Formats: sequence, C-alpha cells, structure tokens
Amino acid sequence: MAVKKTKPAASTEAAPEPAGRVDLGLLDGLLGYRLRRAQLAVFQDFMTAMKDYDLRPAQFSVLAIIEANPGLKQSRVSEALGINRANFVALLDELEQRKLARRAAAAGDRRSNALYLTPKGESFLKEAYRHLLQQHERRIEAVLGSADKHLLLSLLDRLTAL
Amino acid sequence: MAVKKTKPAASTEAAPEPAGRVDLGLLDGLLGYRLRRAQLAVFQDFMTAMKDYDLRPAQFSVLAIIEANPGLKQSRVSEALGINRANFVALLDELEQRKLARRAAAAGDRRSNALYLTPKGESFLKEAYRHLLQQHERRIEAVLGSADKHLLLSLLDRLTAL
DNA sequence: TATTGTTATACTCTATAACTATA
DNA sequence: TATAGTTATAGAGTATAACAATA
Repeated sequence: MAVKKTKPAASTEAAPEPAGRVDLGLLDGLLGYRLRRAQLAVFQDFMTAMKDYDLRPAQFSVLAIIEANPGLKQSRVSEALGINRANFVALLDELEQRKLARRAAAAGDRRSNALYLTPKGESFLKEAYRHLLQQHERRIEAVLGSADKHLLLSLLDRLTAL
Repeated sequence: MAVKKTKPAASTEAAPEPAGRVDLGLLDGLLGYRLRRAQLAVFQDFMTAMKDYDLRPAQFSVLAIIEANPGLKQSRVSEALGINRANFVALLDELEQRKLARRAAAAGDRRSNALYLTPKGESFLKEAYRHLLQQHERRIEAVLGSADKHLLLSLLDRLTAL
C-alpha cells in the first residue's frame, strides 16, 4: 500500500536484508497448504465486502440455509453447515437478537425449533448477497474468469468427498 | 463409515424424517463456502495421516520452511507462513522442546534468532513427509488425478493473489 | 432410552498491546 | 527511534460432557 522502498544503497557491511524469497520447500507441492492460503484470501475478501453489513461467513451461511429451507429444524441447519449444535446456539441467538431470523415451534415435536427468516432478514440477506456479487464475486471472476471458476468449483467438490 | 441405513419403512404418520437433502441456496454459488469445505476435508485427512507423528499442519509447515531455509531468522519464518510473531513463539517452543528445531544466535544481530532443524528434526520431517505422500497425497490423487491436481494448484494460486 | 436445545467448559487460533534488549 | 523476540490477554472457532424437556 505504501511507497515501494527501492533500497539501492550499497552498504559496506554484509547485506542486512536476509535474502530474496523464502523457499517453500516441501510445502510447495502440498495441496492442503495452497488450499489454506487461497481460502484465507477469499474469506478475507468476503469479510471486507461484508464489513458494512457486519456479517461473517458463518452468519451468512446460516441465513442462506434458512432462506432456502424455511421451517427447517435447528439441528438440521447446524448439521448441514457442519457446526456443532452446542456452538450453533449463540450463533443463532445473535441473528435472532438482530431480528434477522427467528425460532418458532416445530409442528409435531415440542423439542425442536423450526427456523425462519424475518421479513427484515429476507431483505437483509438479499441486499447483502447483491453486494457480495458486485464486490466479492466480481473480484474473484476478475482473476479467474467464469469458466475457470466453475472448473474450480467442480475440482473442490471432488476434494470435499475425500 | 458405518452401515448405510436403508430405512424403507413406510409409516402411517406424516414423514418424521424432515425431507431429502438440505438446499444450499445462495451458498451453492459462493466460492468461499466451497473452498472452506474442501479445505476442511483436506486438513482432516492430513491430520489423520499425521496422527502417529503428532504433527499439525502449522507445525509441519514450520519444519518445512526451516528445512528449506536453514538459518532463516525467526521473524522471517513466521512472516512467510502468515503467523503472527507473538503466536509463533509457543509454536516454536514446542518444536524446540521436542528437539526437532533449535534457535541459534544470528550472525550480526543479537536481537534475532536463526532457526535450524536438529538432525532428529531432519529425519523426522523426511519420514513424516514420506508417510504423507503415501497416505494423504495418494488419497488426493485418487480423487483428482495428477493433471487435475496441478490444474487445481494453479487455480488456487490465482486466488491467493486476490 | 434416545433426541433437541441448552449451558458450561476447555483447547486451539488469531489479534493487539506492551515490555526488553538490542539496533 | 525502530526492530526482534517475548509475555499477557482477549476474542473467535471448535469439541465434549451433562442437564431438562420431550419423544
């Protein structure tokens, strides 16, 4: 972000700047390492785009699942996202306090909660998603292109089935 | 992993099992979500393969960087891996206690530590990596194939540059 | 007996501030 | 003044155990 230091000064004492690039060694061929770095970069970009909405990836995913499956039981939502049901409680509490989602009585099972978006939650999610497409996914397609993005998605799905 | 429940029993009361699959909704097209699921699956497989070595991904990455860049300063190692220098201290402490890596005086700067693998660390890393190739990367190539794995690596690199 | 939502708890990761010794 | 390593601390994310209500 700042001005690039050219640092051409040839000093007399041994080079104070260590060396050129750091060699990744064995890490270079490991898929997990490259996957992690890419995932961190994408999540960072996601959070930058959602900063004004105060929405983290996990929160967005909960809203998206509820929107697509209104009335789904709490346990099924957390399970679908791979979130421990105990940890899901506080996550949902916050969305409920923000009036984006709500817990309702589930038909036929008084132990369960059926989850729904509030009208505010519906419009909030739609607008957040629109913004996400314009900012975040747009930046991704700028470096990948549409064809390679879909190619990447299919490659990732094969890994998820590991 | 367990036996697949066929559950063909047609009960009289309304279907107790909610529905078929959960719809991912907006999540389906989001690259970040798919990336995260794939990364989690790959890290899980990595940890399974490294269970007997008691080596987590971050620990492996530190050993790999030091092996490829012996004598590199502590701050440069943590920086190369994107690990906060404050958090790197305990990580390195453990590797040093296990006699896999060591801190040495850096030539020309008494503030810095130069990092090296111990002979034990060298052979430990080599063996862990050999096992990783045989178990972990082998399973990955089984679902991806060599060509698609390299294709995936190049796609991921473009994202990391976001 | 088993399941749903919940609380409590602990352990890992990550992020920031501040100290020390050096530069 | 600035940097390298360190400590302390706080916040997320994640995992397990146990409880009450209900099935």
